[in-house]
Parts: sequence; C-alpha cells; structure tokens
Amino acid sequence: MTEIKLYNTKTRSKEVFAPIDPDNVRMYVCGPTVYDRAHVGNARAEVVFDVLFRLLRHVYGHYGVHYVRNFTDVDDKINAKAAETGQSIRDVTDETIDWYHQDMTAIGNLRPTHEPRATQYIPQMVKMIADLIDKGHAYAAEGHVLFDVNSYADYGALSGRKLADMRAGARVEIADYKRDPMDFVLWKPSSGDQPGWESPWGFGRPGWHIECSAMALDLLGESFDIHGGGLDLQFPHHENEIAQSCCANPSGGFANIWMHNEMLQVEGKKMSKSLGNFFTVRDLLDQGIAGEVIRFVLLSTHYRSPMDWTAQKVKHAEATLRHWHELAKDAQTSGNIDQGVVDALTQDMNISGAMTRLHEMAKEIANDGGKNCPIQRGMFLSSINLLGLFDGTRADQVLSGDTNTKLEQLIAQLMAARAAKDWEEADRLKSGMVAAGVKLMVGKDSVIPEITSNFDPAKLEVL
RNA sequence: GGCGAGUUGGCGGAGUGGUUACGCAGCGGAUUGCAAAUCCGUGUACACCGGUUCGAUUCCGGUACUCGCCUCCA
Repeated sequence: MTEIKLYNTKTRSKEVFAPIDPDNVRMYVCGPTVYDRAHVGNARAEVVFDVLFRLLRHVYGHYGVHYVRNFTDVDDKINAKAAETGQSIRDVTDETIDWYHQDMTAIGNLRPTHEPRATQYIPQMVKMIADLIDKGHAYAAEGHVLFDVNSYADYGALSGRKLADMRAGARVEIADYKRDPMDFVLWKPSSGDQPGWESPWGFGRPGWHIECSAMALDLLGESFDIHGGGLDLQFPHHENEIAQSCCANPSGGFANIWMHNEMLQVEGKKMSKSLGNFFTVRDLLDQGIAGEVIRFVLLSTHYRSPMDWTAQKVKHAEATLRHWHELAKDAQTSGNIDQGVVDALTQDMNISGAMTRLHEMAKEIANDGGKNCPIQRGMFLSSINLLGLFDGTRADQVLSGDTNTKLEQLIAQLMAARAAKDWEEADRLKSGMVAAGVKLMVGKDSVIPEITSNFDPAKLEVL
C-alpha cells in the first residue's frame, strides 16, 4: 500500500496517513456559503482538496473514499442578498449552488461524494445543541444558545491560542447574556422575515459553526480521517467545530488530521473588492482563460504556501498545457499512473514534484518524435488526469460551432496558399489569425491552431 | 497586542546535511518559405549574523524585511 504523508495542523508536523478504516476513508472540507459566485481563493481550496480526493481514491480505491463538502445555505449574507435582489432565499441558494457546480466542473473538480445543505440538517443540529446543554458545555440565554468555552479545557489547541490572549484581542461582540466574551453562538433567535425553525429555545436558526459539526457527525461519524479548509478558517471556525464535536462525543475525537491551505493573493496584494483585484472563477472563464489553465495556476504553488495569482502565470500555464495536449493527442488513458507522480503527491501533496515528473515524461515522449508506444503516452495522460488537469474546460472547447467552421476555413486557405507558394497571402492569413489570438503551429502537412486567452473571434471574421 | 508563515539563480517554484530540481525567459545550435512551435546544448542560486558539524541553502539561536490570520471572507 502506498504510504501518504500529510501535514497535520493539529500536531504541526507531517504524519503518515493511517486511515481509521482503509475501506472507508473519510474527509470533510468546509464548503461555501452560497450567496455569490466562487472567487479564485475559494477555487484554490477546492482544487487542492480535489487533488487529495483523487490521490486517496487512487490509493484506497474509487469507492473507498467518502468526501463531504457542505453548502452553508442559511446565513445572514444570504438573507441580505435575497433582500437586495428581491429573490427568495431558496432561489438565491439554489442558483448559487448551480453556479458553484458549473464553476467547479469548469476547473476540473470532481463532485464530492456528499454535498449536504445545512438546512437539511437542522434536526441534527438541534439534537447536538441539546446534547451539549445536557453535558454542561452550552447554555441558553435570551433565546440564544451559547457554547461555554471555559467548559472545554483544550479550547484553542488547534490554533495555539489561549483564552486570555483571545479576550485581549477584544474584537468579539460582548453581549450581556454571554458568560465569557469568547462564548460563541450555537442557536440564535429569528424574527419574522428571517429564516427559522422551531426549537426547544424558540423559533430561530443555527450558528455557523454547529452546521459543520452536525453534518460531519451525521455523514462521517464521531471520528473520521481528514478535515480540511482554508487557513483563515482555522480560528475560530475549526476551533469551534472541535469544541462542539469533542464535547458532544468525547470518545470520538473528531478529525484525526487537520489540513489548511494558505491564502491567495493577486499580483502581490490581498484580493479585495476595494482594490479592484477581486475576481471570480466565472470572471476568468469569461475572459477566455480555460478552466484547466486556472487549475494549473492554482496547483503551481504548494498548498501550504501563500500563492500569488499573476497574468504571467496564466501565460506559462497556457503554454505548458498546450504542449502537453499536443503530446497526449489521441492517447488513451490506461489507468496506469507514473509512480514518480504518485510518489510526489504522497509527500504532503508535492504537486510541483509531480509536475516535474510530467515534464520529464513529456521530454521522453517528445524525444521519440511522437511515435512512441501508446502505453507511455497513455501513462502520461493518466498521470496528468490524476491532477485533474485535462478534466476542466479546454480553450478549444469554448469555441462556438460557427467560430470553429471559420477557423477551419482559414486554415484550409492558409494551407492552399502555402502549397501555391503564395507567401504574401500565407503571411496575411497567418498574422491575421495570430492577431486574433490564435496560436498556429505550422508543420509540413498540417496546421494546428491553439486558442489563447487573447482570442477574439470577431477579428477572424474580417480575414 | 496575540498567533503563525516566509525570504532559493532574470522570473516562477520544489527539495536536500556533502552529488543537475524542474519550468519559463535568455544565449548558442538544428529545423523552417519567413515566423511560430518543436528538438539539442547552456545557468552552480539558496536574506544577514552567529552556533553545531569534517562539511549547511538544508539543523539551532538571533537580526532585518515581507506576508497572513485573529473581523463576513477559502
């Protein structure tokens, strides 16, 4: 059995991954709050854990891995969005979930095995909250139910914080009904226009943190293997999840390995709406950047290092993928994956190392003039697939039928001009297509077009 | 204020106690109607100051700088 090493935030070290049940490997990753399009930062986390999902499946078998990624579909941001657009809350969440699936598919992410919606798990949350009250870890006050952080000695262990330090931070809401400023909400009252459910503590809605604890318990059990998410969720979200789950089910232990991906910046700066460098996956796709290119860029930096999204990286990713597509053309996936690629991934997801191996394989194939054995090329393709790289949208798939026809026409003209040694006409067609954002690889008897991110179909029409 | 991360050749970006990462760009060459693409060759870098060591970019301590989280945000 291939041995996987993963960095565990909880122990701050790389550990050999030993699943509780190798026939039922369980992973939970915090999913989006569904009020708007996924941005590139969201995408980074999803891509990272998607590669882990693929690796786990490779090692433990396709049906032996259970990956849960939730949708938070009850949240004040959603309420605000609904009020703003005049849509119902359900319409907002349904539409956003649909967008999310489209965007994730475009960048080559597999669907997790379970995608629970928080609103489907209200009874489980209520039960867990009641359980916490029974066990003396939570208390009701003025329609709220709060978790008593002082009742859990290990509170702060994941993020390495002490309660006293946290209070000194003093950026939490201090309410009269809280016994400690750090106590956080498990249940809060809803007024008429807010979404709510009946509960022993009145009509209300769950706090954010309890959602994940309840869904993880229901779908994966009291203990499971991996819990993932962005580093910004480490505190307070994951800290609170641990407190809730470990207090409700002390013998379970909750997640064994905690994994956090680092944050994403854009051109050296924090991505923010005010700086104007905030963009969604959809924005990039609309700019003609292929989904697999987005994925490649997101995978090019180790998941535990901060990464910078730059236009230059997009260009490099396009060039590399173009090359790889050319080499893997007509290859059949064999399911045989290069051991070097797998080995790199088993070292705490050293995707750069895997890419290096792919570059080596590309060189071996290219050196053979493209006439090498199908087994080698099949392995190349299968290895690329392990990273999910050819699964997203490709640049040449975003073309409309009309554009494709026009492009084929122009290429036929170019070939004819070359055959007739009409260099003037050939140059005119060639430079025109290049100006439209089509990269041309002209061989002796063929011309292969590749669409770049600058592609503008309108410029083809005038040729 | 609290917690944490990082500093690698022109750029991106892995990794290691002693041997070439890799990619891109550049340079030289092959090929080519011209380009592009492709192929061959080519680069000896690890912030600074100490310490440990036969030997450190790689371990330990410190300095400087950068960055992130702690606040809705992955």
